[in-house]
Amino acid sequence: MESRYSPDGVEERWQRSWEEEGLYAADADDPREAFTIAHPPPNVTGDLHMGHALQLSLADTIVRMKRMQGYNVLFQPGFDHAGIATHNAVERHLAAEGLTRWDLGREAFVERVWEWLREYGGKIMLQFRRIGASLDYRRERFTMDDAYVRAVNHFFVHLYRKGYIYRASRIVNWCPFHRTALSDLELEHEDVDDALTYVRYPLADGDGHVTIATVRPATILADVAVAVHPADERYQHLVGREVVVPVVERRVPVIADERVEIEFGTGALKVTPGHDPLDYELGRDHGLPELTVIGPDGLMNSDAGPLAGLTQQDADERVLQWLRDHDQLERREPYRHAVALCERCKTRIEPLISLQWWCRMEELKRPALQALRERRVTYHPESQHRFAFDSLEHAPDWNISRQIWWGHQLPLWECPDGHATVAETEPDSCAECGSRELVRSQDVLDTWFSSALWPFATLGWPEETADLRTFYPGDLNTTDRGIIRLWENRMIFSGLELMGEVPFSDVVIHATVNAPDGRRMSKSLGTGLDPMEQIERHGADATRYGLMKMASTQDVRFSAGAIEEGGKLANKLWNVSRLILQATEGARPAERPAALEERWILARLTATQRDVERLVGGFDFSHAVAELYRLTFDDFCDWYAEAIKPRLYAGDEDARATALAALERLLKLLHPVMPHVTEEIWSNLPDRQSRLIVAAWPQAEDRYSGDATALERVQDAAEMFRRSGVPMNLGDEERRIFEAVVRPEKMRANGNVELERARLAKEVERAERMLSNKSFTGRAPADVVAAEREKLERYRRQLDALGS
RNA sequence: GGGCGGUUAGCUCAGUCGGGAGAGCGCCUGCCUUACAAGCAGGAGGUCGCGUGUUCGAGCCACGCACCGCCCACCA
Repeated sequence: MESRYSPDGVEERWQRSWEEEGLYAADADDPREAFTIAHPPPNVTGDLHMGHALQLSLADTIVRMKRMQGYNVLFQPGFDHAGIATHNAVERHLAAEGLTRWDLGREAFVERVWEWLREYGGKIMLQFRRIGASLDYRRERFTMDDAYVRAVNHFFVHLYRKGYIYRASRIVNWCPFHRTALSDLELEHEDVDDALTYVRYPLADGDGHVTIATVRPATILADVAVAVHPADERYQHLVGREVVVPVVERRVPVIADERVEIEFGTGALKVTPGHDPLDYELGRDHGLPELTVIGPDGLMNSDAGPLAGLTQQDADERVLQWLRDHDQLERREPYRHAVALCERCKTRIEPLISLQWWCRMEELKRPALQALRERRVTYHPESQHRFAFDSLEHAPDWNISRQIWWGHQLPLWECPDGHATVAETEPDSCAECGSRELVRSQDVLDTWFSSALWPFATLGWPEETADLRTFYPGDLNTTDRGIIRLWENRMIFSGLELMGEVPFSDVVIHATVNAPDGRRMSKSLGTGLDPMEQIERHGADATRYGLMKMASTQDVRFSAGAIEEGGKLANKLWNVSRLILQATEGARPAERPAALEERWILARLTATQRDVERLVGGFDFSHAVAELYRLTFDDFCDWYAEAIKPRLYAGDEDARATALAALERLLKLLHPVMPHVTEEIWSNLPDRQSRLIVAAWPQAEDRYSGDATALERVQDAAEMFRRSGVPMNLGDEERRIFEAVVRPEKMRANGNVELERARLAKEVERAERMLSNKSFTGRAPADVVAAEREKLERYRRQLDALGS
């Protein structure tokens, strides 16, 4: 065995071996209690990023612990077709060739996507394996598998028949590049420098004017009213009268509505229902017409008269010129504000009125909210539970149709009269008029519509399968904050609607790992760090450890040091194993604690095991791995291993057997976090019954905790000795450990006795002062006062031990 | 504008119940000690973001402020 642990080769070897030996397998017929973890399926063309790496580390740690604890674990792998994300990637690829998707046509485009997937898809699952994630890879699913497509169609038909899916014309977020509607959740916002233009609208009766402010002069052509706040005294006299819209010279009413901000601009708002969400609502509530002057391509349309075909920028210029010519341009001022962009292509979103398919949320969210309220599903941490609840409560109806080409096509056919027939397979005739001329809807579904089914569609739903009976409902889902509204809440209401039960009881929202400088990790910002690089440099074990260690709060900075610490832990473990293995030739593991240090380490192993179980159970991975680090370095190596060395070399059979047994327990506790190095060491131990990955989790018996204090006395004595060179009085057994661990160190007294005496004297003085303070002894809780007395006694004892 | 998280050693972060300011890394000193120099032993280094309050006592509780990050939001 080398004196320095290198994960190279070791990790890949065990990963192959575990998978080939079928040790990741979940079995529907296994009688043991099931534990199911629904892991987010990555985008099929995606690469492993730091968020995935953290997510896998956390989930796999739980999975491995549960597996050792005897559960029938299902850790489900798979891919998401990632509708618009994949579509966008291919469309960009085409653009590089000077082509658009319309040049290819739908069929050829979709074939192109499949080619793309064959070339670039699926690679991320190799990276999942490389980090040691023990998913049951035989069960890989894809949201475009035939069976999955059937599940999606079944879901759609189900909702349609219940009346939850309907078609309506509304203002939507329109991406002019992709030429599709998007949901609010598919946008991002960016501050841009714009101009706010103040425009005079003359009153129709010639009696003056009203000035409005706008950032989009071109939309003036579609104005149908001017709105003011009913309480705005400046304009009350105008309400009910008419103004003339510039350029088109149309007479429109002045209306009053409380949604107008008095403070903004002039307090008067031009109302353009065709091109602005707020105006759309105002128009609808006031019965105003909806005019449209911008088309799906983002250009001015034929209703824009002489401006037809212009870009909005050019149209803005033409309108501004008209205003100047007519002396209706009051002023322009610089204005910085947020605009909505398509999160995929960064094109500015155009609010447009469009006929789309919607899913009613009212009935679906009610039981889901109830489940959250009753904690049948609990988000961790608590603050995320509140966020999830609030955002579901306020979720508007869901626009589920998209006009892109990659995705699940709606299971819906239309006849020439426009009747829609919804069916799981192609119908012969229109359900309403019997027409046989049916054309399938060209729309595809929002990609999250299929994601919502993941926890049960992967198990064979809507068939009644053994997998579903065994593994649904599941237990856990780990993910990041960004997709609570997109995915988590939708899985919950879909599971309740279709399966009658929530898909999992707990959702862990893990930390976001930012770049070392605190900015978001992002490829486009150049701040991204590749987790695979960390794995190559430090190993998967160290990377897993490091990610869990650093992820303690909502947002954390990437810390290379945390991963290096993991590497040190692996190396320390490797070396203490060498010590024990070299010194225990021929021995077999057995817990025969004959001496104080042995009872003590067994007590520490038990105590730490309980801590780790509690912390992992509460999803506090950062503190769990910190505990394991302390146990390994401080307790196991610095004290226990040092203390038993003389007895090991002297051939003490109890010490040897117990050392092997204690090492086994240590390896078991560390395996969920650092599976590879622990399995490698395990394979060198005598008498092993199975691979460590499926070895039984220790039964923690608290038999020796009483000995912990004796060892603590030794540790106190050691500290004093180090500070002052003067040992405390100890019993025989304690003295033996003291000699073994502390004596060999080349300590120098250095006259530190005086410094130590001064330190202790100060402590004694502080404690005496507190205890003589009546308001302390009188008002502080009795146990606090008692603890202070004990401290005082202890300091006095130590002072006595120093002599005078 | 709203919500959440954060601000503690040079860096990354712990700090449970209000009662001794901590770890890892980095730095300095001494050691290649038959498991480990990715090691061991020792050391320096802090106005706990700022202010007010509660308390015998505040890193911790309350209120206010500042700054950083993330998410949400229809001020055109």
